[in-house]
Amino acid sequence: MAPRETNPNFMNGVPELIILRLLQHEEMYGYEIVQAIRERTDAVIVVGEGVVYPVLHGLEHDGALRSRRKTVNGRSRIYYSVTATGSRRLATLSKTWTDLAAAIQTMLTGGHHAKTAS
Amino acid sequence: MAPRETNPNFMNGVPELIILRLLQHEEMYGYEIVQAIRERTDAVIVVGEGVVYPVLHGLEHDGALRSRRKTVNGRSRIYYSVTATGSRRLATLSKTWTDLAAAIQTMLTGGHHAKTAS
DNA sequence: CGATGATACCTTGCGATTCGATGTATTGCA
DNA sequence: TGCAATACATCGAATCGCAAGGTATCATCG
Repeated sequence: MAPRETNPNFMNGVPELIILRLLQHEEMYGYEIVQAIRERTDAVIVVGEGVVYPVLHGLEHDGALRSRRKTVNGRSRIYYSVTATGSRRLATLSKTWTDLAAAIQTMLTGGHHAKTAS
Repeated sequence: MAPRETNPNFMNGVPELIILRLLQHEEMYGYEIVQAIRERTDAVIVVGEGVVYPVLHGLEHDGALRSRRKTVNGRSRIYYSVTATGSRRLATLSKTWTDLAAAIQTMLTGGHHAKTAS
């Protein structure tokens, strides 16, 4: 996951942000995450498995996540949880998202011109 | 610009959204847009010319923008303005953005839903 | 028993978008 | 003359998200 130098490739990395956030709350496994995102956003956001798994692997590779196998009902699952590194990453991404969303919101609703009305 | 079937390719198209919004307010030309975005967002968002011009051309091609040449101070500029089609497009994109941003915001700050236990 | 569907993992190819660099031309200024 | 700013444009590379497909296990139903 190469860092951008100017913008954070805009809004890319939103899946990453959401996944980190979910995992910070509680340990989850890939398949579960896919459904959790759909349900909790009322299907406004739907990320497929082809998005979730690569992100999970990438984050683990970067040390942001930790995984452990667990078999439940004869079903093998891989549970992921956030590391300290991951927490920091989440904080950074959250802030970036907030700033960006605020900037866009300003452009959409905000005053039109009027730069620094003094 | 192909429509997505599930999500709007997430946050892609934000430049398009911003540009349409700027142009709805007033006629502008490419070079001006680049700077306007940087200035009005306090450099939180910076889109290069390599982003702006292609978007401008694409939107005009789709009939969302209209252009007219104008020479000012011996400088040739191409001013763009929003058509009715463009206005509709802006409305759609705005709504999509708002919904998406709200959903993400909910995930970030929102309550930790207890899921269906057992 | 066999079929189907849900669970659970994973990878790949494609398309779309953005980014940085580069190119051209004109104007203003020192 | 040389340099910076203005103003247009395009290209190659990188990235990301997505749909589709692949494997395997388990539960259920006929």
